[in-house]
Amino acid sequence: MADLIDTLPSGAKAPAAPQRDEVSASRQGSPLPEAKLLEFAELLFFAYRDFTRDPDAILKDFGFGRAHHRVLHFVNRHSGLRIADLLDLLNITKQSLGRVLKQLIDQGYVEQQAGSVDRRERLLFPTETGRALADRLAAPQLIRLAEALAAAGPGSEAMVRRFLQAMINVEERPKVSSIMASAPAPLGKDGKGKPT
Amino acid sequence: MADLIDTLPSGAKAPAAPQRDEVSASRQGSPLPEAKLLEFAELLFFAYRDFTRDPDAILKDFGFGRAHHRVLHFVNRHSGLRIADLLDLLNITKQSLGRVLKQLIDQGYVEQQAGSVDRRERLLFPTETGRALADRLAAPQLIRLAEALAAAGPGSEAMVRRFLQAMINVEERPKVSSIMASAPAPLGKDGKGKPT
DNA sequence: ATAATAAGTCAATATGACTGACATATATGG
DNA sequence: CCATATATGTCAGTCATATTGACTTATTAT
Repeated sequence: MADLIDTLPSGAKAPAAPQRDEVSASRQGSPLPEAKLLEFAELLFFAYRDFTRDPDAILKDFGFGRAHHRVLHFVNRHSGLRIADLLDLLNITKQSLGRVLKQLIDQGYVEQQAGSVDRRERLLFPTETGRALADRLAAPQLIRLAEALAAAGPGSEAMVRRFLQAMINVEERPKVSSIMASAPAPLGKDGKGKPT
Repeated sequence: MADLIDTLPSGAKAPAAPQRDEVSASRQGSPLPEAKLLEFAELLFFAYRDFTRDPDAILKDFGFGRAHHRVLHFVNRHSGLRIADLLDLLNITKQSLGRVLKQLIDQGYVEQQAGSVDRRERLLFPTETGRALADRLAAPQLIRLAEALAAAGPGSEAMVRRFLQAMINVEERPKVSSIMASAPAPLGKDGKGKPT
């Protein structure tokens, strides 16, 4: 209960005593007052809100929602992953995934294929159509990201990357690293490597 | 339809020709290939997923959802704003807002007060309880942000800020700036200044 | 054979969002 | 004073996404 409040109470407080692992946070110049951090929280809210806005609009034309986008994205970019991998990545339940995945399969955006070693597994691949839709959904987001990184200035790339990585839960980072490593070589259906 | 695909087609393409306003994106060192940008998209997804995880868990104990958090946050941090301001900021409909706002008011987290100049307006203020809950919800997020900025390294603050600002739709930026300017002076119920 | 695992499915429920219509209070302009 | 515009509140119906829990089927492993 009060633990969180105690950690960072409202009125006047230590601006955010690190207590996770990157205690390196303490060797920082200025103590980053709460007000400044709140601004970042708001900026992140607005940034993410607009980050999803363009693809959401496209999806509506297809009768899809954001959930379809997420599934299609991961199937496209990390093709060959299993249902279980997807569940783990998206942090949703089998039922939630089942519905959107079924729609994507029925409408020809995603294909299943029994695993060759373990035939219980259903490996997921995008169809040509699915790849095209995934690219189309990603396009405005990539433009936005490229512009934002440019606006942030030279060197922002590495810095923003570290920032975003550190925003991820510690225990999730290995999972994220592993899925990122399984990204396809620039082109094509290769890059299988189901994320272990 | 095809405009987005043409802008950033799938196979092999210009990595994201800027076309909004910060055309300054073009004077950048490396052209930021699509694969790298896709990594940022994934990182942002995971970062935001975990950014909302802690408060979501707390909210559940109160029978609230993320929508309540957003409303409570803005009411707390920019107290005295009007319903219309909130609708505009959150980009939701009056009905969606109405439900969560009603709950917050009925349960004593938010208070309404008729505007002194225009009594049709209902200015929103947090109660003491509301302030406490807002702080508690923000606490884990502020810790996370402080750690992430520390992990990103010195100077990351300004850079990440520029990045996030540039991620916001151009036409939304004035609105965001204005609401940020209306943040309360470090403490208390002052900082009214309803965001024009 | 038996147990464990991967996936698919069913039923019931909750939240947050939507559209569209309409009611009320207040303000503003003639 | 009256008509109209504005800010808010509310009703009814719908949809998308998510949940929990239980159960089935296919396949693998012991």
